[in-house]
Amino acid sequence: MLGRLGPINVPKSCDVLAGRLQEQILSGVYPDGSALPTERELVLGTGLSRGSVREALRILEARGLVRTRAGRYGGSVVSRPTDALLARHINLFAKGRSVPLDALVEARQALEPMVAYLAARNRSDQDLAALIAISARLDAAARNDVPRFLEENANWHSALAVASHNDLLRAFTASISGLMLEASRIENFASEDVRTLVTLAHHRILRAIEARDADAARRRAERDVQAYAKHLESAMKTAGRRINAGANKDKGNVATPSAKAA
Amino acid sequence: MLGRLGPINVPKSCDVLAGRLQEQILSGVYPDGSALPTERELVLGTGLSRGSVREALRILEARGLVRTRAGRYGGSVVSRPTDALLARHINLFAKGRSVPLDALVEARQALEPMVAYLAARNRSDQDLAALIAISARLDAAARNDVPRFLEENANWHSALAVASHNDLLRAFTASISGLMLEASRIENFASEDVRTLVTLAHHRILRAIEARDADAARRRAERDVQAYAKHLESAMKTAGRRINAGANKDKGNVATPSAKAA
DNA sequence: CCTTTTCTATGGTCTAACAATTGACTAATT
DNA sequence: AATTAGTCAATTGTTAGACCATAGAAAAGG
Repeated sequence: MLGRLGPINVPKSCDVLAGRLQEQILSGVYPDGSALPTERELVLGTGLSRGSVREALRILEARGLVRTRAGRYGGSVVSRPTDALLARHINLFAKGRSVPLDALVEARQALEPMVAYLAARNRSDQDLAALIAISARLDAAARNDVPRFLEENANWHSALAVASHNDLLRAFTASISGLMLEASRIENFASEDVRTLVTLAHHRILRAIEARDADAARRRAERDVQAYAKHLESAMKTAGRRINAGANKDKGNVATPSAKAA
Repeated sequence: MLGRLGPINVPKSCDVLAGRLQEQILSGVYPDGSALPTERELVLGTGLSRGSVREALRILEARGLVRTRAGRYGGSVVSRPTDALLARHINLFAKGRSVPLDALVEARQALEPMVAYLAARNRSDQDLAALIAISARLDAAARNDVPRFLEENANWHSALAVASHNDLLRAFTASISGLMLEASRIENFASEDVRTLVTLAHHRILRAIEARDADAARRRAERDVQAYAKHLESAMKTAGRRINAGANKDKGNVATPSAKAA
């Protein structure tokens, strides 16, 4: 009698090693900043070849868990994943999946009020100064420098998330701001109406944050983001087409894009 | 005279190759499901060694952009990053940075109302059925099976996010639910009071989703999540210590399963 | 004391080979 | 004819060994 056997997945040696090292890193065997064994020590310790060891290290590097430096006294050092790395992974997800712009806007709608609330509650004076500086540049660009306006707008949202002092929301927001910046560069939503609307909304939120009035900041952010969503909705209706994250310019399905080019 | 020169960062060959391939994948040169050149073709095409080529492929694999299979007619196939992969990266970020439980709760507070709103608006009948089934299991476990209750609670939140039909919010929510599940397994917050509170709140939200009343779903989710946050706050105050996302063991092992062979 | 040189352990890269895997094809068997 | 078993070939998986490039320490020199 044969029992039910699922498909057996034989892992690669580099994946096994990466998994074990990750486990040890997360469990504190190798704290942040400490050095992993050298490649050649890992070879001796594991019985694997140096190539497999190196592949494992590339995996950990891609996960943001180690940084590797060459030279004497170099090696792989444990590091904590950065905001930027997580934001890149979120971007890859969104682009790879062609997440529609609607979904980005919805995510922003979800995040922004809480971010504004926390920013008002937790901001430092430095955070506030940064927001004020960006706000000034945003005002300056609003009239005639649209690309600059869009970029500073993304900066504004990111700075707001920084002020919230919540690592997760910060990374989420940074990623979404970047994606929306890319999308708006291509699609040219920002009519003058929208730009003045955004500018005013940011000023309102900024005042609440300055006053540390968290509830007001949240309410204003809610209004802001909902108004923006409506504007975008109508703009997309007139444009009449679906907008995705990640520019798949040519949808032409080429028949088996021959990887076998000789 | 010598001008100011910043530190020059010499990239590794495998990083360069990974970047170029990623660019081509995202720009549609290699669409989803298509085969990348074989390792030896890449060796010929790039002039790099096979080891460097393989390291580049491991990087892309860690980013979720390709899946590699051995054997004849095997090779690296372009794939889209999965929810599970993004969730793992978010988990790594949270654990690696020791994101405090507060921050997770705040993120959930931000996401849940919008997720409930979208779920009510976008749910399919199948989504609803899944939610009802989970809700039933949740009720059954609420009285005396706390571990089961916690797990089904995480499932409930994930299923809600599935019903929202927003890929980003789904991945965010899945990750946060998993992290909070781990935290609550360790910390044992779920007093009987909290369990009945949660059960009732879920029922209220579920009814709104069933009726496709998006605004009601949002309002109820807001109330729910805020009440939960308050309960947690007081629980943590009595516990008197700071709780982080996983400084403990990590089971979630590495990808590479080719279970989806079709 | 400061600068320069040398030393050397480390990662970065390449070559070459063999093992393991896997799907298609073929032949044998029922 | 249908099923089974065997063979083949292309591809990834893995190993071994060598050499280069880098970077910090230590020694040498001024």
